[in-house]
Amino acid sequence: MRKLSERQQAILDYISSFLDDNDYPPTIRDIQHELGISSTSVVDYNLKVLEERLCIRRNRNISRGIEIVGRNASRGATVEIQVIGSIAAGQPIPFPGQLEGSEQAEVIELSRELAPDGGANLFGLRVRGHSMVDALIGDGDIVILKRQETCENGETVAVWLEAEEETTLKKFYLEGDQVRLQPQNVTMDPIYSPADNVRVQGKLVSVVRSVN
Amino acid sequence: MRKLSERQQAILDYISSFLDDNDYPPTIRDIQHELGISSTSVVDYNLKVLEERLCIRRNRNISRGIEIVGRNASRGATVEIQVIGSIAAGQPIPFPGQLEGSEQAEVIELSRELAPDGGANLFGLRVRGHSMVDALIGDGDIVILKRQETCENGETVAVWLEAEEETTLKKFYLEGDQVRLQPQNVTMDPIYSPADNVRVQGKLVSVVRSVN
DNA sequence: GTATAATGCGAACATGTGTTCGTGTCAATC
DNA sequence: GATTGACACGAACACATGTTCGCATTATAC
Repeated sequence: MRKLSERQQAILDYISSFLDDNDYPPTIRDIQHELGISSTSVVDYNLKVLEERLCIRRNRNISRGIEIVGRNASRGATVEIQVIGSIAAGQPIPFPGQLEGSEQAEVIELSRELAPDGGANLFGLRVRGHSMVDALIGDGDIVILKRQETCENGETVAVWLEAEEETTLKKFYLEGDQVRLQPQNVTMDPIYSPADNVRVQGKLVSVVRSVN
Repeated sequence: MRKLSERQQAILDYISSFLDDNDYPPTIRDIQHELGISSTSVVDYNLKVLEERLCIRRNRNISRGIEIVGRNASRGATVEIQVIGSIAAGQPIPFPGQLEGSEQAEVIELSRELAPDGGANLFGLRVRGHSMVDALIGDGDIVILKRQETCENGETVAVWLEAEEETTLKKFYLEGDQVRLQPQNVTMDPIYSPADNVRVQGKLVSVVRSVN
C-alpha cells in the first residue's frame, strides 16, 4: 500500500485535531475550508481513498459520519475490562458470560499499553487468598487474563488441575507428556503434573494492585 | 433546579449511549425515533431545557452539534502518570521535576479508581531488581507512589535509609524513637531503624505489572 | 505522441437535519 | 370556569451537508 498523499495526510490530521476540539466530527466542507480546497468533491475523493486504506470509516448519507479507525477505541488510551469474579486456589475460574445480568460486573480501566490486542478476550479476576504469593500476587490483587486454552512454554498461565481440583497461576512448560508448573519465585519448587490433568484457562497478562 | 423529567433523562441517557457506540452525536431525529417521540419539535424542546440546565451544549445550525457537558473531560476516566525513573534497593528515589525536558518520561494511564485525589502528587517508578519481592513486587513492575514525607502507621511507604544508603518499600510503624519496617511477606522479619535514619519518600498507592 | 491512472475542479443535486409555528393536552392555581 | 406554565404534536421551512457528474491537469508508462 502506497503512502498517503500530502493532502490525504493533512485531511487525516485535521479530522483528528477537530475531534480533539469538538465532540463531533467535521463536515466535508469544514475540511474543505480548513485546507483551502476549492471543491467538496476533492475532499470526498480523498476521503474515499482514506476509507479504502482503512484510515477512516464513513457512514454514508450521514452528516459528519466520519470516524477515525482506532480512535474510538483509543479515545481513552484505555480499555474497559470486566472483573467477572474471583480467583482462588480451591475453585475453578469463572468465565466471561458466566455471570448473566443478575450481577453487575466491576469494570476497571486498563491502559492500552498493558492490554494486548486492544483488550480482546481479556477479563479480570480478583484474587482471594494468599495461594499465589509465589507469583508475586497477593490477596485483593486483580489479575488480568487472556482467555485461551493453549499456551506456549514459558508463559504464565492460570490452570485448573483436574485431580487436585485446584486453580493455580504458574509458568507453564510442557515436558514430554507431563507439565512442569514453575512458580515465579525461584526459591520454590515446581509442580509436575500429567498433561491431561492440566487445563489451561488463560494467560496472565497483567496484575493490578491497589493499596488500601 | 428541578429534577429532569423522565423524557429528558431518557434523552440524555440515549445521547450518552449513542456516543458510546459512535464517534458522532445523534441527530434530533435519531433521538426522536429511538424514544418513539412523534415530533422533532418535542425533542428540540427538551434539548433546550437540557441546555438551560447545562446538561448539554448545543451548536446551533450544526448537524449533530450536541455535546454532553463534562463528557469530554471525563472521557478519560483515567489519569496520566509519569514514570519518572526507576526504583532499586541501592539508589535514592528520583523525584518529579528531577528529570527536565531532556528525556521524555514514560507515561502510563491509571484508572481513576486507582488514583486517589485525581492523581495529584502521584508518580510512577519502574522497579529494578528483586529487592522488593517481600512486598510482592518484582523486577519490571511499576509502582505508583504518592509524594509525601510523612505517613501514618501501617501504610506501605518507600523509605530511604540514610546510613544504609538504601531504598526499601515496607510497612511503616513508628515505635517510640525507632521505626519498624515490616515486609509485606509475613514470613520475613522486620527491620528496625532509628527514626532519624528513615526518610519517608512516598506512599505506595498502586502496583502495575505487565507480563511480557 | 497516446494511453492511463491519480488527482483536482466546479456546479448542480438530493437528502439529512435543525428550526419554527400554530395548536393541543393536562395539571396546578386563582 | 379562566389562566397559566410545562409538555407534546405535526407539518412546513430553511439551511447544512453528502453525492455525483462532466471536465481539467499532471505524471508515468507504453
